[in-house]
Amino acid sequence: MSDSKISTIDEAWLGQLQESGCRITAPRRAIVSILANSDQALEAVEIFDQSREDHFQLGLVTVYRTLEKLEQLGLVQRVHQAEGCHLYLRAPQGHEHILVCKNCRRTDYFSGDDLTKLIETTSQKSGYQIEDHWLQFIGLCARCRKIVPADEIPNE
Amino acid sequence: MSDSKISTIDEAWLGQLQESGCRITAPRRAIVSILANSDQALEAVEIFDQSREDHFQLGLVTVYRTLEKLEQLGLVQRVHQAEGCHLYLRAPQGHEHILVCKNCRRTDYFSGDDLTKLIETTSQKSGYQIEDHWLQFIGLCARCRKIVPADEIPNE
DNA sequence: CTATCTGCAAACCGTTTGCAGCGTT
DNA sequence: AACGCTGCAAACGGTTTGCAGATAG
Repeated sequence: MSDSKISTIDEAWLGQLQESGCRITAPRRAIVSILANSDQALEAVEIFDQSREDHFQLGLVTVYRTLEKLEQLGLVQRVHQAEGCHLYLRAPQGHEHILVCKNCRRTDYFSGDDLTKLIETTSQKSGYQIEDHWLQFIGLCARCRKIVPADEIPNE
Repeated sequence: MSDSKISTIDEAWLGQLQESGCRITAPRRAIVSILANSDQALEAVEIFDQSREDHFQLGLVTVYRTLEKLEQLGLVQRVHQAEGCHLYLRAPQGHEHILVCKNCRRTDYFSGDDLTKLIETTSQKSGYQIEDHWLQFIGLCARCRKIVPADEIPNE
């Protein structure tokens, strides 16, 4: 059922951590493994809970500290929602953006290259030097829209 | 310099509050006046401080409670940034999106109708029913890019 | 006159910090 | 051996809640 093989994303992330001067430890392996392979955005406590299954001594603090490193390396980013910004997720790559299901938190990535044009136009019209952009779609994934009517969405 | 006249946005917001069953009170007038007319995204405490200038008895709690109502009415929304999501702002209207200066927090609105297409395409490809989207550009406004080099940005 | 709003103080919750010991390199 | 990492407990900061008195309608 749950695979015990280590994905290549894990390796890549651990490698980048190491290159940036970090040490590879058991807690970090556990955390990276969960985040790199999850198809859902996760809260820090959820990562904590899941990591504990293998690594029962783990502290929540270590999760936060590891998240910080991974964020700095651009491997992980927060997901922002109206209710709050407490979810973490594998960062989109290149021109990808995030698509989040507000029922199950499943996440997909899509690309929208059109943005380059929009950024340029907006920059010219407004005089802003645009350095960062932030695009996210929120909705119901294919599975969830079949199960739950758009209105009454249970959480979790 | 700073005008003492009451803008029409104020009136509109107060009207909407009233229609939704809320009462118009002095603290709310003060808070609405600041938010409706600010060209910067503001923290709750900043709204609190500014409101206190006219209304020195005000409590921070009232700011939060008023923000909640205004958010529910769709008049105000949060600004999300990497560092956190503690800024509040007059919500964009129609197809507008937000453009925030990361130096002075000045905010402008731009429109990018192209999104409709992108949403449709993405929805079809992914199977998601997209209910909400969230686009924000972050950069330096015309004034700030002249003053400060993009790197060393003082805060406040 | 009643329902809503207010300010205060205290609770809350996600996150950060200080520290002494442990593990990676 | 040295530096970075760990877990614990305690602090922190933004936000929420409970309450009794005040006020808009």
